[in-house]
Amino acid sequence: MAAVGQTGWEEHAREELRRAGARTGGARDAVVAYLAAQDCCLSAQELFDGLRTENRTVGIASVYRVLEQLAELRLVRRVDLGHGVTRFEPAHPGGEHHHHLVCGSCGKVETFDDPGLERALGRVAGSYGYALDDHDVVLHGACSDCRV
Amino acid sequence: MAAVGQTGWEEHAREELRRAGARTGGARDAVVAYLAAQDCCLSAQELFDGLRTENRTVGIASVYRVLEQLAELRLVRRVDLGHGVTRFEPAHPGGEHHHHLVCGSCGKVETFDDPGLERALGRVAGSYGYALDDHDVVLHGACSDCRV
DNA sequence: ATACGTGCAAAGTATTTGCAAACGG
DNA sequence: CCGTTTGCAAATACTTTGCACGTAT
Repeated sequence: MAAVGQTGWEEHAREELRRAGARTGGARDAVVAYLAAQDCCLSAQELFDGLRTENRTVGIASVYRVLEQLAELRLVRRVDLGHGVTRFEPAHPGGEHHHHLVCGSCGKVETFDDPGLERALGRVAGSYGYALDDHDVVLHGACSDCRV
Repeated sequence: MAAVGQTGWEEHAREELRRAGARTGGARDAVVAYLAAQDCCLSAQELFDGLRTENRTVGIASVYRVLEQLAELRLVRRVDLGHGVTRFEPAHPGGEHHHHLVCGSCGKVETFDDPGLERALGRVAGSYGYALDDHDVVLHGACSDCRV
């Protein structure tokens, strides 16, 4: 759960970018490196601030541009936890992914994954004839600390 | 599935508004009436346009204010299908609710509900010690018509 | 050399807020 | 009457775009 953000996402991402014909540039490098160190989603603004804290100043526009490009290559997933801010997280090659639990009191975000849930989703998609592409599940509630 | 948006939501909503001490005003009436006729989520802008089409012109600010108030009273649910636009739909008293399937090609939105899915969500929330409050599930994929 | 990448500032959306006038009880 | 509701316009928040310049290949 710590600063390491799973095996080789960074290398994988750089490889895919190369294959897509992208050049290496400072802003993209910085964004990819910063994302690689995350294990949960963050907003463009958070990424921007985080880079700035590390003295890697990158224009906010470039942050958005890089995120957009990564999303297109399916190297990041967009996550929407409400409140009108799009968040982004590294997408791992194998398709493993997690979902989010958001505490309405303290704002804490936790992640989970649950095979039973995935099966239920697959079943629903199938019964409606959908070829499932992606799915978002966000649970809102009060976490154990906030339940009084 | 047609224009009737389930039993008595409109009356229920008006009743709850009264209980909350709200007065009756043209804008709120219009928004409540319009929402009552929906069975799936719509954006504030769509609501605004829809009212305008019926010659019930209401300021966009009032639309947002009423939706905010209704959301606070849990008479509407906020639904986020991505693309940075919040959508709203009537929330039925019993707690019955549905989720959304969005086709990425044609943009069609369908609704579904699945007891197995709800069970899985409840189980997850429980195992993390969360008192579940609300949850959003959005499946993105290609609908049967768009799968070629 | 040439096309891609980047930063800045300006433009766009979606949503919220301040305020004075209209209105309900 | 008095406090709520409303519409307008201005403000805000997030995201995208235009453009001139830098840089990798």
